[in-house]
Amino acid sequence: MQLYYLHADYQMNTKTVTAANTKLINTRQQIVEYSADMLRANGFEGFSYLDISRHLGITKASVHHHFPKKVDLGLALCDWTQDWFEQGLSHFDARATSNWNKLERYVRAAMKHSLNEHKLCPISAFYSDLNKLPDSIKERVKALDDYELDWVTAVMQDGIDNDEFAPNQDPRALASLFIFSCKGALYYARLHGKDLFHQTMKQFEHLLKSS
Amino acid sequence: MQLYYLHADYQMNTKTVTAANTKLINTRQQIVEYSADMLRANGFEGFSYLDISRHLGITKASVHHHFPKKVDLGLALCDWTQDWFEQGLSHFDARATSNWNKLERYVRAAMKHSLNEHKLCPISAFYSDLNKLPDSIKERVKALDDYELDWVTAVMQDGIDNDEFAPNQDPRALASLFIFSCKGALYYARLHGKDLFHQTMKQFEHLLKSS
DNA sequence: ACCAGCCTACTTACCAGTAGGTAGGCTGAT
DNA sequence: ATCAGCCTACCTACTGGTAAGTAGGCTGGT
Repeated sequence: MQLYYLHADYQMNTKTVTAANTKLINTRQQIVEYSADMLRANGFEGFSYLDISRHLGITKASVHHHFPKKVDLGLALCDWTQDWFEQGLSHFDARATSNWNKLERYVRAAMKHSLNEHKLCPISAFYSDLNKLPDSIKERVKALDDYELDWVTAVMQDGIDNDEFAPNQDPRALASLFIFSCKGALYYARLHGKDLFHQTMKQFEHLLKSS
Repeated sequence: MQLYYLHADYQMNTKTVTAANTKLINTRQQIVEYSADMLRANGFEGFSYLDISRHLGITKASVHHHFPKKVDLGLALCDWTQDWFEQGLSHFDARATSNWNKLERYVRAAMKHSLNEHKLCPISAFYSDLNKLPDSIKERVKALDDYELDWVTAVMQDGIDNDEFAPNQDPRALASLFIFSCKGALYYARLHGKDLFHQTMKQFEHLLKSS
């Protein structure tokens, strides 16, 4: 995968060459990082170049230097999200003891993310402003959805094949049911607390295993 | 329930008294109606007083006359949503032939709303800008959530009691699972089309009935 | 060793347009 | 005479975006 925000690979050079230079810790990366936080808190329309500039102590124009249009920043955030998912999911794959445990780890990560850090899943965050998003970002969001759905579908399929989950079910429909429930519960948790989240996931486990 | 946007009940009078007066068809109501459309398309932060004024052919200041602050409009939209749910759900209650049929009608209405009219559920719409919403609106949204969840919970409870749904399940967790799945699927349908929606709901039906 | 030329990173100073909101005045129906 | 309903005109703050310029590092030719 070609990372959009690394198309200018000089970044690597400056970082290694001027190792002693501590004052510049890669402004570009910091912009993406802060934007990712803001995205997950308020959506893509929910933060501005002014917000970023104030947070980093630079000017608005300087942010525009790194990301000329906001759509450029949006695409960089899609790359960031792709990375975030790849890292997370491969981590689950490597450590989980069963297919259900993979889903458990996914849920636990989502819960920590939502309830402790008060953030949304970055994909859901994009959905907040979907109608106002440029097409190029919509396409990327769709691809991110598919990436996530494919992973969960594979887990469901393997779980069914190994008699871990109830048989005769559509693994893709099961996967979407899981993801929707999970993300819906995350939304609700922001207003209603985590009790409903736990209940819902317990219920899903019951339905998935004992059919 | 005292309706916020009817606290000025003169509205009724102008409508009946000046029946011949066709030019003024209740501006206040029109503002709420258009705002409700915009809310369900882009969220509460996704439309402005300027949008409303342009759509109705009046000035921005004139909109402010009816709703001095945007939070006033927001609360009126909460009332509108409450009405919308009360009407819809009591309609389902009156006509449904079974508990599952109630859920079917709910899903069908949601689908029509989402796929034909390209709108979100108004509650979900508020969630898009949750962090930027004033507390007074957050409270109302929470109450709206509870109202909806209570209805679905009652349907689940009755379905379990009448052996329509699988026994030994937590009706409230079942209800939240249903609502989350439904709303999640609605979100996804905006980018991915309705196939996944149908699959997911079919899967839910299977899990609900044959456990 | 020098320096021109180019690069990144950042600045100040703008732009038009929009956000929510306000003050005060006109009009027409009761 | 009152007052809802609407207007013009205005405000401050902010939106994404641009133009022009500066400081300093890197590189290649002489």
